[in-house]
Amino acid sequence: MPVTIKDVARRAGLSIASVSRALNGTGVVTETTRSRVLEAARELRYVPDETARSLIRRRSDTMGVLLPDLYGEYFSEILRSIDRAARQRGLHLLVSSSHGDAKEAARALRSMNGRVDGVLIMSPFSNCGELIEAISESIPAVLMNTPDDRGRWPGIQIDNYGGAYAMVEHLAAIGHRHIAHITGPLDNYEAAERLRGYHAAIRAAAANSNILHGDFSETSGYLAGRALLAARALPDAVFAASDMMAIGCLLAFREAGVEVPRQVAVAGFDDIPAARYITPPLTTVRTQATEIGARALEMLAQTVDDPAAMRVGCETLRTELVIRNSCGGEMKP
Amino acid sequence: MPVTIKDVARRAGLSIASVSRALNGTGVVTETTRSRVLEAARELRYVPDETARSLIRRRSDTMGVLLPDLYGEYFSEILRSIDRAARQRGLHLLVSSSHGDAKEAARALRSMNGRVDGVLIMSPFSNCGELIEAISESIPAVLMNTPDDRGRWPGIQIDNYGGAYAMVEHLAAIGHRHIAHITGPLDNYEAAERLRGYHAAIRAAAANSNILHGDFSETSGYLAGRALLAARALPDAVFAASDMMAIGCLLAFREAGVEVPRQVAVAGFDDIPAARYITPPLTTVRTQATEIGARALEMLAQTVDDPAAMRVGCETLRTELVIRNSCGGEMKP
DNA sequence: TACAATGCTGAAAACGTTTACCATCGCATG
DNA sequence: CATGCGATGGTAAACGTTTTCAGCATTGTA
Repeated sequence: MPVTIKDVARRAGLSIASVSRALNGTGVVTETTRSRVLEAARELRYVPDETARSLIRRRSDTMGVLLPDLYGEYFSEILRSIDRAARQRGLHLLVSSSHGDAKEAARALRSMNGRVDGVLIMSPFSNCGELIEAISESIPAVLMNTPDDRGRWPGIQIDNYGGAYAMVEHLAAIGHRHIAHITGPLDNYEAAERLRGYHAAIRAAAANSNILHGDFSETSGYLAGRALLAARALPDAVFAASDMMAIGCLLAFREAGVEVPRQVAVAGFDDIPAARYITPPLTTVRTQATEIGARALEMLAQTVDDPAAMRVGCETLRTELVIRNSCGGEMKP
Repeated sequence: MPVTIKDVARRAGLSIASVSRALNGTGVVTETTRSRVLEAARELRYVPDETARSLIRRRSDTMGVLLPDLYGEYFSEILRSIDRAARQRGLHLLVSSSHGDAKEAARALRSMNGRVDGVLIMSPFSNCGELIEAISESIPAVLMNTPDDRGRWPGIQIDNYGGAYAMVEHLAAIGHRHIAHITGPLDNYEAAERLRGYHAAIRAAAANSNILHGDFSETSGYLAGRALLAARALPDAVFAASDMMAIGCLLAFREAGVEVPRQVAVAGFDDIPAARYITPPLTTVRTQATEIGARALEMLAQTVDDPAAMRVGCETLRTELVIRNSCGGEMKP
């Protein structure tokens, strides 16, 4: 039996309308009325039911966040940046994660209906058309790193293609001719873009390629490293599609007594904190992970405030090469 | 003008009651009714308004999560474990973070009223009595690493005291006599507990102590390391109250050409991923951060399902010493 | 044929708010 | 003294559901 606005009204000897007005500061009430309401509310420890408020106001001041997972520093970084932006605007966050596939994400999306004013969606699966379809017309959405062929929703992406291209270009420029690539999971949009950038840069530099498949995890990077060690000759450089894989690969090399970067260069992607701490510190691609969430929330909040201002189409966030010691800097003979 | 249950009812030529029954599977409806409802709902792309459902069901299938911050691997690990447990139970999460103080947290708590079936609270501030007061009697809560003098709410804690004690004991056992400690922020409950454990173990081992103040951040650890270097003589060992500070300290030593663990041992607390990657790999205290969130949510969900079964009092999660290479193993002379 | 039992359905109340609209009151003005 | 008016507070509708309860139709039984 939680205390409701009626209880407060009874206690204050007023109508619920006056209580509402006094508490919200909307409408005019006399000073005596206000203080009577405030006192009654305090005495009863009244806290308004936000569900009921949301229902009638048709606003929940809450944004939904759909993430594929919460695992690892990458996602937590994104969630954190969303959170920061949300707090600044006084918004709440309803999070839902670990959607193995677009179907599950679509279900999560439905269950947010009415509870949120808008949704931030990150679903880098190639088969996420279904999810896109599920986005109700009536609820604003912003896509993050999520392919949207038909370009129907505003989106924001990391420049995975450009980042990978720049990295391979750099590796070639410092003299590496044989550059292997450890990919992310094949059905992942970001992994696919990085692979595409790798291919293009390899072609442009007329370098030699070699593809190994991974899944963004440290273990898969380690396994790829072992596979490279087992082959006849090591490449000049290994470019992993994620820092975690680069670290796994590094560990495999260290274990085998192969020196990095003297014998082989290793580069990653993401610039997670651990990239700085590993020995040798990892050359990698810094994505504006801290920006993407904040920016996406900003776009969403604006769309919610003024639906007419919604701009579909995709913003792309620049990446930045971070040169550390894992790739060597001197020209190879 | 979102489509409501009324629209579906009109389309199907039935009452809203029947639509509700058919859609939820509650109550009995004929097969023809059900299919007519299903078809109408599909045609109109009807999605129920969860706010209205929550209001009348008095259940939102959502839990609130109050965290002091989302920064760093520690909190993201906790949030992730909460999320995993929540998903398993089909629950949503309403998160709210970055509460500089208990007052702000209390405000966040109020704004969750009605929206959530229960709250998970983590507020390791010494002055969080105010927050505890703000917890409405009517909403179940579980405290994580949050002091509750009067023991009014169920809680779960990491054994910060025991973990610190065990670490210092270990350092003393392998021969370190002069053991410095870099503390966390002084108003933090966990930091205080770790300090308490340190003191007790120092006394028990009749070792020499030395206290430096930090704030859990890498930078503060680095500064503490510099301070130690500036002093006459280095201690035998430095025990930092967080891995991030241990890493910062390690970096300061590396920069100064001081060898770890040969000249000085360094230990941390938390066992974050980066602890494994740093050179030398960090001896640290592993907390069951992946457990605490999941366990807390489990307790909360049970309390929600059966308020009578609520058990106040605090569970404590064991910690585990993780011996790596940063502390040496051989007895000192 | 009348009546009880059974199976579905619909009308309406309820959840806790906000807010449009109306009534009242005190006061100044004619 | 009647009228008008601004200020304030109350009544009731509305938000979109779920659920109780009563009613209706159909069937089986006497």
